[in-house]
Amino acid sequence: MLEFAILGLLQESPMHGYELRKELAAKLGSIRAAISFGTLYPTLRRLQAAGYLTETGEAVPGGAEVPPLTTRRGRVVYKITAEGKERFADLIAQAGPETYDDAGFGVHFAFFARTDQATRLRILEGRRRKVEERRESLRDVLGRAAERLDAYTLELQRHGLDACEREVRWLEELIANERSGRLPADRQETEEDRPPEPGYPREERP
Amino acid sequence: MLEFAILGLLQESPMHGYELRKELAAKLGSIRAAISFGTLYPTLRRLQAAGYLTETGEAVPGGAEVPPLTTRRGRVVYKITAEGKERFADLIAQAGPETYDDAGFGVHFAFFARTDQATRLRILEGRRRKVEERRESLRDVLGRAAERLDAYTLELQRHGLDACEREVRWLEELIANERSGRLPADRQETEEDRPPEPGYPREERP
DNA sequence: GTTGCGATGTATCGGTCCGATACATCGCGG
DNA sequence: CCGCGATGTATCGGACCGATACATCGCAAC
Repeated sequence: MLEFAILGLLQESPMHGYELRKELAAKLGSIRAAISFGTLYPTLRRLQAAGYLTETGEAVPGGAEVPPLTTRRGRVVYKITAEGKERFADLIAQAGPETYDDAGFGVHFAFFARTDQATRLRILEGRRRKVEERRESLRDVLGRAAERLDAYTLELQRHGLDACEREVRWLEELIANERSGRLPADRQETEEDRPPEPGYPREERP
Repeated sequence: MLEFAILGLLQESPMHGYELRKELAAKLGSIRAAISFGTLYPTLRRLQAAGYLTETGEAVPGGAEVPPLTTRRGRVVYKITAEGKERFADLIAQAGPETYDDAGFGVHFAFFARTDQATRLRILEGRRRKVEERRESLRDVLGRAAERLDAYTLELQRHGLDACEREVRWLEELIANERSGRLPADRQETEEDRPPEPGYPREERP
């Protein structure tokens, strides 16, 4: 999941580790805590080893690049490669029901602006299904097993059930918007001409 | 966190692995998916090695115990020890702010019936503080950095903010109840020394 | 009966992610 | 020039998950 988030962010612009962490925290702040360094750096290495990222010298505002590599200063700037973009697209395409747990769905949703409408719908509906299942299971417990559980546990379940119902309603609104071609809320997607990524239409399982 | 949940459940009655998993799923279903076997069995071993659990023979409804150990049949029944109960109490006592993330708080809450009122208040207030912080940080992002983020990301943050506000209200209600000595909802219950109703009716097979 | 099969149950393995910790460098005030 | 907090990269052990393997039980079909 983290791999997906990093690849997604680096498509906006190259960044070094710390920056990546901050941007990620801003973008995903509503669904998870800031990513740990113990996760970040190993993941960056793994992605680089896989050819999805490359190290680059740091671009100074003046213009030219400073010498490549770590040597000059601690910071290492990562840039996404063509394979990386492809990998990102693949990860979306492969997204199946198991991806739609709280964290997985949230991360995908956060990058909806880089996803085509059909995929957005697929993910929203998959998530809705998952939340509905959870909701039913909670109703079940609250109905059938209520007297086996203590008051606090019941209260927790009720709160969870409430959150499920609310999320389903939210999702239905989003789905309706999506079908009618509207964006969430008011904002118009000026968002500087989203470059017509060559790799977009890639809705296929091999 | 899982260690805490297992120790908490085994105070109700001894259980074997599968059963533990099912009870845990029923009790914590509102906050997390069913626990994985890859987590459960190693954790049980760890707790046993630490002296918090012991293996026992399986108690058949007839009365006597079947021979101890794994030999007769696959199932291994675990029973909590005195050290285990002590450990459970320690884990509650040590609960600090870092424990109050979504999962940690939920698990603690689920075992409030085994906790004294002062601790319940401490945990509820700690959680409220944590959620308030998250809420402020989301408001911050939505206010200051709004134009840097795309419509979908903003929508996600709004939904997260909404959930925070709702949870804070929920927590305040619980805190008020706690202070006035009421239980959540209606149910009455006396804690300490096990509910008079004998543990859980162990689901049956002669 | 015995054979076959789905449900029950225990167990391991590789991988992801986290929390704590260490350490090097930069920017800046005294 | 020194010291010190911000910034930044990095490692390590541990918790937890998902997939998988395998053994046994209960039961029904033959």
